[in-house]
Amino acid sequence: MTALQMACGSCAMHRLCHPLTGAEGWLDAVQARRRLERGQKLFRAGAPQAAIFAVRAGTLKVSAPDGAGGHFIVRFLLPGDAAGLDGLAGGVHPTEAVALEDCQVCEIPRVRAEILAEGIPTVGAVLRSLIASQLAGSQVHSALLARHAAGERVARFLLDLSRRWDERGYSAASFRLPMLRSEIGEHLGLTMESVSRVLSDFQSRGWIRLTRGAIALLDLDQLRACAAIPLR
Amino acid sequence: MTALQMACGSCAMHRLCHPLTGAEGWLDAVQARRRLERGQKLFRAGAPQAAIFAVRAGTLKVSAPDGAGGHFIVRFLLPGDAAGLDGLAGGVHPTEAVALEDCQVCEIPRVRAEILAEGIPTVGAVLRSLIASQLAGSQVHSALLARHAAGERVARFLLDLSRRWDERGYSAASFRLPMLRSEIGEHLGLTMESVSRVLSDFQSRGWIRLTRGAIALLDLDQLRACAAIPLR
DNA sequence: CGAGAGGTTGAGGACCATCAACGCCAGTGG
DNA sequence: CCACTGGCGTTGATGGTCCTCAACCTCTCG
Repeated sequence: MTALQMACGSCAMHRLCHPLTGAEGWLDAVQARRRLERGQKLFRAGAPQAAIFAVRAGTLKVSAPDGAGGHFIVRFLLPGDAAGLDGLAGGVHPTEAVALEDCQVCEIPRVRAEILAEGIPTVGAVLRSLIASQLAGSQVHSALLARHAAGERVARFLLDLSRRWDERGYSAASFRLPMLRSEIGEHLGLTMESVSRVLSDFQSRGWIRLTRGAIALLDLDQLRACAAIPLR
Repeated sequence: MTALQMACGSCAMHRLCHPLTGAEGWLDAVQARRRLERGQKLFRAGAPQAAIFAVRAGTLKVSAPDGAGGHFIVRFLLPGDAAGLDGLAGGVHPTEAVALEDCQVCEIPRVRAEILAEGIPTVGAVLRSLIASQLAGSQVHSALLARHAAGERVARFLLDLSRRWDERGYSAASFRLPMLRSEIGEHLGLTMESVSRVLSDFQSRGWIRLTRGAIALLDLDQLRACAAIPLR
């Protein structure tokens, strides 16, 4: 499995890792690069937050255990995404991150991030902006869960992945789906069966083509129309 | 209507407004206090973010328009809560805040907050912590919407309000409900009718008592059991 | 009093969860 | 090579939950 690898320049953490363009004299933000095998956890829910992370290669799921064996999947991480920021409130990770495939991750110790934030104003601003951006995203996702039907949830999920791959310079029309149907369901508040039925329906309409572990979006306009329908 | 007023000491923004306990020489964080009448907007969705806010008295709803006339209510604000932080990502408010009753609000201009964050390390940390805390809360709310039935959503909503009033030194068992049933529904992903039915059901079981614009929680244990919240 | 907003209650139906069976594929071991 | 196995995905039947639509109630205010 050869996972895609991001250039640092298009990473969400770039301006945090390299705050002084061309300059030096500061300690590196990134302490270490870690490799994760499929299924391995980057950090655990309830564990003290020691670092924040940037995904360099591979994909992960960020999930919140519900105390009864179940999980809600908060978001999926693609190369260039930041992770672990929600622990900056209490110093404890409320969520956990699990590799969906073999991954490579940059680790920025919490203390080091704080030193940089104190010493370089732009770093503090970048950090705030990253967290606020995830906050806005989470609010949008809540709205999706609260007000939209199954088909619209799946359509938006696919379009969101499409946009994010596009932003990274990869195909917006064809990409892998490394997560299980059940994991898509845990992200969208649906069952595995409902996700499967909606995807089958989209395929029968000719809007997508499903292949093992991947998907092709054939009719973005139809998907967008489907995603734009507000419920009620 | 005499709204409850917070002491600054128990405000979420306190360590941002008064970073140097006992010291001075810095400009005040708070530029102005604004009064809002019921229905008035503190800031509008899509407007450039000029400031962040702390609620001093009264309650508000923070809502995200869905582009088709509908709204999803992201959270309700009580005295001492911070607002407008989700605009720190792009400089534009993705949501809007509307007063549910007459309110008093402290306004901290964005620029001033940034100057303080640059000059005083703890201010930057407090800001990060506030945003991250809202992020964690939003993720929990998403999980609520994705995985829980109507009764559990309403029970957790009531217990959440109860805890927050308790943290502020007010009764955890009896408080006003300044929002409409339809607004509770827009927050919980339910219709007004469903909210009303669940509340009526709770009342018929003797768990709560509803009076006009207020509620008394009579059996917190039953509500907790219904909400499936592990006791702390 | 009448009007209107907010809230409650009821009947019926849509949507999605649940339960169950089956197909496909990869890996394993005979 | 094949059978076996288990994980994953698909599809069908059925039922429950909550939405929709509608009527009615309560309270406030002019």
